[in-house]
This record gives sequence, structure tokens and C-alpha cells, in this order.
Amino acid sequence: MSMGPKQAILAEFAGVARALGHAHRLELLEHLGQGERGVDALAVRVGLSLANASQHLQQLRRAGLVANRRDGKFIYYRLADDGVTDLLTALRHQAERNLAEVDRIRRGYFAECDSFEPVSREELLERVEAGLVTVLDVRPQDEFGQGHLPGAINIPLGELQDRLAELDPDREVIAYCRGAYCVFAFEAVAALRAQGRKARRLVDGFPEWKAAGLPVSIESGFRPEGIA
Amino acid sequence: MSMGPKQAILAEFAGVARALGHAHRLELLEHLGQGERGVDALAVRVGLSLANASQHLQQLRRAGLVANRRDGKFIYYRLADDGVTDLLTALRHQAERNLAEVDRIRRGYFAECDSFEPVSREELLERVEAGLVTVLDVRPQDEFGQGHLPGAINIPLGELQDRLAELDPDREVIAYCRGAYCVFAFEAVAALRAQGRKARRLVDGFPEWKAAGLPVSIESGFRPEGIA
DNA sequence: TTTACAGTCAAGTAATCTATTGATTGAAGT
DNA sequence: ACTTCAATCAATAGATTACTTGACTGTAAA
Repeated sequence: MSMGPKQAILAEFAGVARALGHAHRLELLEHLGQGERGVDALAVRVGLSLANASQHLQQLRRAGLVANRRDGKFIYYRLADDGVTDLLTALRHQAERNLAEVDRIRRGYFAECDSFEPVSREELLERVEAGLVTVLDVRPQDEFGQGHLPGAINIPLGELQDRLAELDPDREVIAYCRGAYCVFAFEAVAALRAQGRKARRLVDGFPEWKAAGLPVSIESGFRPEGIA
Repeated sequence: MSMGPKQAILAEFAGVARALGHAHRLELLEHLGQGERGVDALAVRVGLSLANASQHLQQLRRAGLVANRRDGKFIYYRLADDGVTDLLTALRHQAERNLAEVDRIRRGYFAECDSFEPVSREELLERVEAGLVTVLDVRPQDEFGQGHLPGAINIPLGELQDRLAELDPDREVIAYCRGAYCVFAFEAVAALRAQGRKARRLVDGFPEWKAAGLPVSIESGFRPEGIA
């Protein structure tokens, strides 16, 4: 049952990959990409029982993908480092390139919203510099508070209809949310276009922006817990 | 039991990750990184039964990580694209950064050989330009034939002692093999240093070189099958 | 101290994954 | 047609994983 050093190391790598091998854990990682959170908040957002979420989080911790800290009676989990987002991005790109099934699901659900090319990070930076666009963060308020694109306006998706007045009608809106497959930005763009506004979405979300080393704003005095 | 588009897509991503979640499959991918191979050759090299290797390869194919083609009665598998190597590299880096266990195994087995800093791809290119080093490929002959670094000399590890005369004693040797955890390069460097030669190893192996878009030489008329 | 709550642990069942065995398919050669 | 060989398929037993339930630990507040 013994094996060489290479097999031992490959077994460790395989352990990391297996930790990524469950949709619930990927969704937990997506939420952790927004900032650190308590177990209960994660469980609610991902739709898991508390015990189940706890166990998935511990698998991620054993694989070195997340870390945690205790503060009072809460335990906050966070991504181990920005490299985790890079690994998730590599996984996503691989799946998008070579899995017909992913493409089929994308086309089925996201077809109409996706008909306008998403905006790259570089293009967004240029157009913000030039003062041509409004950057719109459609995530819940607390996620916005833990970090967001500089100069972005936060209007959670549910409030968008009521707060349209806050957006300059003459400027194009570029919306973003949690990541490439978070539906918030898709729906926000669809809603804005239905109102006759010019709107596109950023190609991916906040965690990828941060992992790319681009500047991030944080509200002073944010509360890590609490659902807005 | 139904779920939204995001969950469906995350489940696909998880499937790709799960395909990477077994040491044998990672080793198969490492071998496929050298070039395409038949099922039997892979099974022998990785030490699996034919049926078992076949089934692992089919899992990799379902996940879109490898592709295959039939030629006569042989079926040749290959990596789906160079992005697979990128994903494997991202996985390796993540594990190296955050898993103490990987570090422990490295130290235990590779300590003495690793005491000299590995050479980066950039440094190798510079020193080859300047004519300062001999590049040594210690993989089996057939893997060399399917693609190797330009100007590299191929001496499989087992023949190194007998063919020392082919290496200029006054030039430093930079050895490489299949990848960062392939032991061939470690052992070649150790053997050369034991002979009083100057020798270091390239930081990783041939697949990473190729995936980085650097130039690759291929022997004309190579035979994909056959163990040297 | 007691109570309350966040989170973990332990145990059990159902489902999934792994590796082996032997049968089967598909292409070549006789 | 028959044989041969590469590879896949099918069926199985044993191991691992997922989710639930209920008990337990650690911290804070009454």
C-alpha cells in the first residue's frame, strides 16, 4: 500500500480537486469570494442545513481552500487566498471550453440577456476613466459593504425598479454581481434594457476583479454578519 | 429536485473537478501532457489494469479533459487542449501554497536534490541564448520524440551513467522531465552532481513549457506507440 | 449559574465511486 | 469465416461520500 513521493503528492492534489467536486461547495466558495461570512449566513444563502454547511466548509478547510477565525460566538470563514479565485476561474474556463453541456445550459437560460457582449475589465476601466459609464453593483448591501469596485453604485436587484431615478438616463450602465454565473447581473441588464436604458454586464464578478489585483473600495465600519 | 441554471452549471464544474479528484487520473493526465498515447501504454506506465485505465480515461473524456481518436485497432488519447495543463498548474500551485502536507512530503523526499534553486523558463532561455548551458531531457526516448525543448539532448535516466561522455563537462546542465513532480529530473541532477558536474533542474516540465507557448521541437517520423 | 445560541461532532442510511472479473465489440491479419 | 488483439462494457463487492438527526462544546448574556 506504500507509494512513491509522486503518488503521495498527486493524492494531495487530488484531494484539493475533490474538495471542488461538489456544486454546494463551489457555491459556498462563490459566496466566500465576496468576503468572509459566518456559517449560518452561508448555510441560508446556499440553502443548506447548518450541519451540512458546516461539514462542507470543513472539507474546504482540510483542502486548504478556506480558512476561518472565531470572534465571540461566531466563526467566520474566508477564502485561503486570492489564488482560490484563480483556480476557480481556470476550472470555469476549462469547463466552458470543452463541455457542450455547459454551453447548452447557458444558451437555454441566459440566451437573451447574453446577446450583448459582456464588458471586459479593461474596457470598463477605460470607460470609467473617460466618465462615460455608471458602474452598478446589484449584490445585497452587505456584500457591497465588504468590498466593491471603486465608484460603483449599489442597488440590490430587488430594489432596482424603485430606484431607477438614481441612475443617469444618458449614461450607459455596466452591471456586475458575484461572478460569471451569478444571475443578478443578467437580470439587472434585462430589466434596464426593458426600461429603454443602455446596459451591459461585466464579464465576471467582484471576486475575479479583486483577484486580478485591481483596486477595491471597502465601506468603513461594515458588519460581516447580517443580511441586508 | 430541479434547480436553477447556476446550480446546473456549478454541477458541471464540479464534475470536471471530480474528474481531477483521483491520483491515478492526475498521473494519466501528466503522461498525456507529453503527447498522445494508446490505452495500453498508459496503463503500463501508470501501473493500472487495462480495464481500469480505460475507465479512468473515459471519466476524463466525459469531463472534457481529454479526447481520443481511433487508428486501426488502437485508440489514442490526448489532452483536450493546452488549457488542461494550465488548470493542472493552477491546482498544483494552490495545493503547494496552502497544504502543509505537500510541503512535508516534498521536504521528506526531495530535500537534498531541491537544495539548489530550480531554473525558471525565462532564465533557461537566456542562458541557452548565451550558449552557457546544455539542456538535458531525461524522459524515455519516445516521449522525447513526441516533442521536446529546442536544442535539448535526450538521455533517458537509466542510460545517464553510460552516456556521461555526451555532455560537455565545462557547461552547466539543466535537466527537465515530465513535470514539477516527476522524479527523473531530481535524480538526474543528483547523479550529475555526484559526478562533480554542475547541474540544476528546470522548475517544471515539458507540458508546462508547451502550454506557456514556448517553442517545441518534434522529431519527424515519431511513433506514438512503443516503449523505448 | 442558568439560558441561549453558533457551530461542531457522531452515528446511521442511502447513494456514489473504485477496482476487479469476465464477456463483448471492432478492426486486422490468416 | 476464424483468430487475434486493443479496448470497452457489465456486474460485482468493498470503500467512500452526502445528508440527516440528535447530542455536545464554547461563548455571551441574563
